[in-house]
Amino acid sequence: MVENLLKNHSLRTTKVRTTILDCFAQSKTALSHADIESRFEDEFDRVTIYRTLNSFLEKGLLHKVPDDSNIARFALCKTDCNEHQHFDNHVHFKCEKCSKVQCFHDIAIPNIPGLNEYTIHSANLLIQGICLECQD
Amino acid sequence: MVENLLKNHSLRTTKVRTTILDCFAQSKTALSHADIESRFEDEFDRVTIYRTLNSFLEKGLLHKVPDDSNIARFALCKTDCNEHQHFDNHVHFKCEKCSKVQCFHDIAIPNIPGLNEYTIHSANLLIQGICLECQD
DNA sequence: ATTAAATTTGCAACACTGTTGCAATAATAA
DNA sequence: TTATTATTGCAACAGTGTTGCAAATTTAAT
Repeated sequence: MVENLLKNHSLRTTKVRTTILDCFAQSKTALSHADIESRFEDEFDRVTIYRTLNSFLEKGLLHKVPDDSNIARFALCKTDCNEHQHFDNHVHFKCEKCSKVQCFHDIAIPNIPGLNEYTIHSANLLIQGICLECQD
Repeated sequence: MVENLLKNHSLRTTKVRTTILDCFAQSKTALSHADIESRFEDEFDRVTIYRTLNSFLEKGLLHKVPDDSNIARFALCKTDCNEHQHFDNHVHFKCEKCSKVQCFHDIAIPNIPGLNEYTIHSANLLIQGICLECQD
């Protein structure tokens, strides 16, 4: 339940936050600021939406989905991310037809040899192609 | 040699193009529009730089590096990419201290099980952490 | 329930990133 | 050398994201 999620991450419950968080909870794909704004533009200010997304990101409720477009897309964190650390090292799939991005939380990223000297904090695999709905 | 690269990808040789392509050939890390502009702002118009980067991308000289920031970064294609297809499915590493992004052309991405029904066109692995220069 | 403190919201304004149209210029082909 | 074609620079615009500040809400404390 959305309100508990907010409290557990030390965020006050407000209308914007419950609404937007609910939006993510119901969405199967990652959402951009523009996606949210288009649904609630007469309800919430765009700056407020930006700030809401940023605080969700900071507190570990959402993670940014890496992409080769230049717009930020967000998706719910599944594991227990918090304000100190994120654990979102899973596979993301972007459909080149419908442009939707989805998380595959259960597909882990295999270990990559050859980076022994580096300190690794996170790994994100972005796969692009055609999703199930868009297949011929 | 830079001029041949341009000709092989059916691009006319101009001063902007040879200069910027040379810039990429010498750089060990991915470069953004802002990186290029700051070096050549009194020499080339910013729109021209944008258009140059886009035509390099389209013709297969550069590829976009996926990232969770919202700015586009580019790096030289190593394999024979062309205007029809890109083959840049390699590992990218972004340092969280210096923010530099580098390509690991020789580290291939392992096959990912569980996406059998999907048509896959490309795969990009973004690893974040601390690079060699920035280690304590 | 009321009040006080602290956080959040909306508005205005701004900065940065990227694109388009068009006339002038430069590169290739004839 | 000239004609054709592509490229450049300028101006103007659209989209994305941030900051400062006063007003409104939320929470905690009486």
